Amino acid sequence: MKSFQNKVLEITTNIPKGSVLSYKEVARLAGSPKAYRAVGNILGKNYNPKIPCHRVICENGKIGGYNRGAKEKKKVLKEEGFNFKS
DNA sequence: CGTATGACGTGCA
DNA sequence: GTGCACGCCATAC
Repeated sequence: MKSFQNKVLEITTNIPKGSVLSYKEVARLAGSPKAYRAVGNILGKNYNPKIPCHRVICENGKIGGYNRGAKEKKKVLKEEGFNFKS
């Protein structure tokens, strides 16, 4: 089962600590630069705690959202040393 | 197969 | 700078 979803999740899982990728970047790495929509859709519906989805942010530097609350996402990113826009 | 949804992105007024 | 509309792709029903 190597679907686009699996790629996105795998890529997200491989994001090193302190680094963040935009939805568009993840989509590009997954093989479809224009599938950033699908990336958001997948991560949004994905509740797997093993996936550091908080390291995937908007292209404009915004958080966008988080399955556990954008607040947590901001907190985690800040803890990892990545300061983003409020 | 067609429609609806979503944590987006870009363009234009 | 802000707000609205459209487009794009994958998944669910």
